[in-house]
Amino acid sequence: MDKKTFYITTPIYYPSGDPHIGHCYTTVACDSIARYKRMQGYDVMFLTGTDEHGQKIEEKAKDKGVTPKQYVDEIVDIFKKLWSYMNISYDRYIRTTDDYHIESVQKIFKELYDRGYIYKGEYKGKYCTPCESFWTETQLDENGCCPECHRPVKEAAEEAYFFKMAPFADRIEKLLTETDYLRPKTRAVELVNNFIKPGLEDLCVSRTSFTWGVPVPFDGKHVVYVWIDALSNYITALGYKNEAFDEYSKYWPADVHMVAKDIMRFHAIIWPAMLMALEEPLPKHLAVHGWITFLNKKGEEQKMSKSLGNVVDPFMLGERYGVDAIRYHILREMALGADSAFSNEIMINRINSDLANGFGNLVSRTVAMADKYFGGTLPTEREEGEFDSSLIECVSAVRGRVDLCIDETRLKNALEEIFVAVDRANKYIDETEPWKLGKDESKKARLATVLYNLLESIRVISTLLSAFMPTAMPKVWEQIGAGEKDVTYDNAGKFGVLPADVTVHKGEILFPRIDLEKEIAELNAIIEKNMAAAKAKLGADEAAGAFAPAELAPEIAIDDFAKADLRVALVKSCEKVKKSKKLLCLQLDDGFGGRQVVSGIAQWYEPEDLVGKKIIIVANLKPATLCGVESQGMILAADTPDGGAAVVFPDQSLPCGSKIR
RNA sequence: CGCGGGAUGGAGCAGUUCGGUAGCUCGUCGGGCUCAUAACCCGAAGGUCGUAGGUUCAAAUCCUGCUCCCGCAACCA
Repeated sequence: MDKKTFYITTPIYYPSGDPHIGHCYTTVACDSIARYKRMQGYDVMFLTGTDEHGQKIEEKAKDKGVTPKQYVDEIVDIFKKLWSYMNISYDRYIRTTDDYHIESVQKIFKELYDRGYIYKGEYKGKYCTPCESFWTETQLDENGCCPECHRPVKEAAEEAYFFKMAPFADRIEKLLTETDYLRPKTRAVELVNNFIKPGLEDLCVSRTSFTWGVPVPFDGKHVVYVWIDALSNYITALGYKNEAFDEYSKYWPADVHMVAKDIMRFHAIIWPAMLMALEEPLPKHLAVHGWITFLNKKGEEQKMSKSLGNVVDPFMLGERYGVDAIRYHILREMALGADSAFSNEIMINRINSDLANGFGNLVSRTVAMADKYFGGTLPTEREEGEFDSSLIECVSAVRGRVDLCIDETRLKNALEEIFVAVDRANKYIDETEPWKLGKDESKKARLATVLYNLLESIRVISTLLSAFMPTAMPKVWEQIGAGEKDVTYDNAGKFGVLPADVTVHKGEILFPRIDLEKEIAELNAIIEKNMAAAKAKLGADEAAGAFAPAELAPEIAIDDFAKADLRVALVKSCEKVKKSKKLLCLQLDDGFGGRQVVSGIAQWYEPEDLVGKKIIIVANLKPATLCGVESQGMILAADTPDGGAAVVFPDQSLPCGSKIR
């Protein structure tokens, strides 16, 4: 008889840099679900992989002086090492550079074209030569300048293929609002209001501006742009339109796609649309989780950034605390939809209170007593007593509760349920006072019963936990004398599985208690060292002339320059534009009665940094409205090496309105 | 007035669908125990459930206004 199947996927990650703790988040969650489902007897397919095409990879490789394939090979290797290190039990690893995937993508593209969902069109927008980028109507700024470099762009039509989204809008809206496809569902409203109601735009699915991608089969100038290439991995990995595998009919539709919130939109809208166009079944669930936000030692949120040197390195954490402790912390903090804070302090407290004090200590004290009072092997005489049934009832109920949580991808709650049993077992020890029983020869049978019940509780708990912490649990089984056939899912629903004369083996401490203050100090030292190194590197790069100025714009005549009227102006007042992260609104004395200018420099300047200073503005720029605020000009600012901007300050003695020639 | 979510003891959260003694984890304090990883168990303190009104016998929960946070969208002219 065929087993029931279960298909779960992580996104395919973009290997433009080394993997970090964020990648672990999704992957560890999927791994735990996959392991749990396997334990339940499902025929599981757990897929992960890497999305290896695109302009960014092409550029990174070029910078490094290697081919794109060489570049990604190297990083994919690190990803695989990390997964192996984190004990990730993926069944298949797909790379979008795999031949079979490329073959399928081409066939899918052709199929969508033949069905009339893909058509050849043109950008109506303009082309920015220095950026080598096209911009669509909505991306273009109101002055017709490139939204990235803000230089003029020229009219240019480049052909591209588009995928029609409109035919699927209604079905997608229903999928999001009327089914439980999206988890958590609260985000459905957001998607519908922001994207579907305003009308879905057709999706550009090919590019001619770079070559590192899957060639469009019937038009060699084009490569397939990310959507069809990347999203289709979920089916090509099963053999959809290729010969490499033959499991599409077996595993599709997927049970769970798990993604972080930043790519929710693509999986909630574009991916279903593609499948609808192909007339293939839709995946059952899209589980969206938040990000790990890193808190610094003051408890403030801080961006993880490679150039700052404060990236949390999963290898380093695993080295210090053990891979399973890291896995536990990730899963225990993870909530569907919401962000979760990651700080060294939170993590260490969690490990200490749950794993060391709670579960680890339970195992330790139970095994130690069996060892001390019975030399490791329990006698077979039994005597039931008070509290037994309460413990057994509690422990026996756990599996069912965990099942429910797993099916709803609420891993945090699954762990909470398991730890209810841990707490109950610790309490049982205090209730039954085995150390007193141990002093009374006549109570040996009762003592054996108490210890047996504890070992059984640990067996059930550790069996369920093994999906989440696959490395540590076998060590528990070794200690409590459980064999492989004792720790099955079936047995996790029963009590009384271990042999009556079970023999325990005292072993190493499973989860050592961590000295919080000492560790925090050491971790902070490491972070500071990394940050200092990153800073030094940045400085060295700069000294070595590593700062790459933006490319020169095409030559212009003097009258072209004369068109721009640059003036000195004084910042009279300045405030942040509400509801905007990037905009400052400045009131200026321009020598002509004053004007208001909005500038996108809020990330780098506080309002008070600018008040009272003289700056240079482009004074004859057509006014524009930004976030509802009118801007009558533009402030001159220069690129900084770290990607920021620095306002250009002229000689402060110049009068307002002075013209710059 | 772009859309949505949230505000609950020191911290982080549950409870809000279907109104009726405000609960959990961590922390703090007191006690107990000694098998255990300075672990475990019990108890206590600590909340007018953001704010102002309304409905009701009764509101954290329903309705309205307001304040402040956070997502998404928009936005570096």
